[in-house]
Amino acid sequence: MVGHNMTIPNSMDAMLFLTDDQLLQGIELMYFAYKGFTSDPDLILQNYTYGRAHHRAVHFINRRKGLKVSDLLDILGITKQSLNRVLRQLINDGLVESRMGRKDKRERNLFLTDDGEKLERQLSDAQRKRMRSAYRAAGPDAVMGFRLVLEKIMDGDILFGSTKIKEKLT
Amino acid sequence: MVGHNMTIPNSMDAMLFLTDDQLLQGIELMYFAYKGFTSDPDLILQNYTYGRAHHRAVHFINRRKGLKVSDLLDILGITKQSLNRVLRQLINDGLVESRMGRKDKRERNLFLTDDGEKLERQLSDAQRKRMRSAYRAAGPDAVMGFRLVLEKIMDGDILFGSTKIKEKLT
DNA sequence: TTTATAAAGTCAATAATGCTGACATAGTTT
DNA sequence: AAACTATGTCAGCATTATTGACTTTATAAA
Repeated sequence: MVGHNMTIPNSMDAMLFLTDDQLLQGIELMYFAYKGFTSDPDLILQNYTYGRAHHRAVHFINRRKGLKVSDLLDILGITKQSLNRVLRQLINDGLVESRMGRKDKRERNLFLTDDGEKLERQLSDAQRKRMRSAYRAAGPDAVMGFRLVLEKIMDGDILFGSTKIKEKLT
Repeated sequence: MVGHNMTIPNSMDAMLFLTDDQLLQGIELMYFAYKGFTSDPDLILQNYTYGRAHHRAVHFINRRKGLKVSDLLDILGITKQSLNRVLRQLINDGLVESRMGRKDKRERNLFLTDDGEKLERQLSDAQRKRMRSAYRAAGPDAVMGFRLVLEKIMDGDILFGSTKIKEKLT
């Protein structure tokens, strides 16, 4: 009955990282790491009337300056009603500027104002600081592995056709 | 002015993974991967009256069978009021059993019922499937790097004293 | 050129998940 | 007996998401 009803591994050693327990540990690691990953910006945002949704908007407007509202909707994967509430606040507060599209006047191109860039910097600094310290402690090879596994986790989405995330990364 | 006002790298190559752009890419990778990582269970949960909070409770009750309410509160890092709403539903619906502590009768030990295990299995299967496929595609070395970087990201929390997460992982 | 489609914005209602504060009850410690 | 601990609960509020319906403006198609 040896090898019955299970995938035949090239070597037992090489498959050990695929045991259910290893996978569950990976799942918990993702959960706790993501929590730590968002905790620094969350703390900063408490000093404002903003939340995580504002952070995301500000982040992606900074990363893809001039992107259209519909682009941002695709990236965030939320409804326009949800985004609109957040965007309206940011625009009213003078952190984001919405310029009419030059080619297609229905479109709105989004930019950070100077104040918007200030907030973005503040949030990004905290998050990059933690990322940098983790990268440095883990080393370049580990970072490569980290990136590869995360990309493969994302690929699951493409396989099941839920979103087209890959295009969203530079 | 060469090398002025910046960390002196052992070699330029070795430090390239610490550029701000690399870090920002890592940050976005975390964001998108986490989204993919939660999307499968979220879809399943839509068929119930449950959400992500229920998933978390069920997950950790399964992983640490018989844990106390206060343990679960520590792990999840939420208030007892928040947890109670979720736990009450799960108990009323017969997915979770709350047994009086034998040594200290104030304590409540939490267990999944058969139905609870059924739901846990369903959610876990989806998540492990994606994890397994990512691990397999990336390979064992990448998985090691993935784990190491995530642990280092979590370490940031300990450094700044926000939580004691390490103890929460088996 | 009228008609249809598209991009963006808005209003209203609802849900999930978190928070604070105030209290209650039962059990354990001092 | 008094103080503390673990759990549970009520009420109110904030954030972020949803669906559905509708408007305005601009482009594309008939």
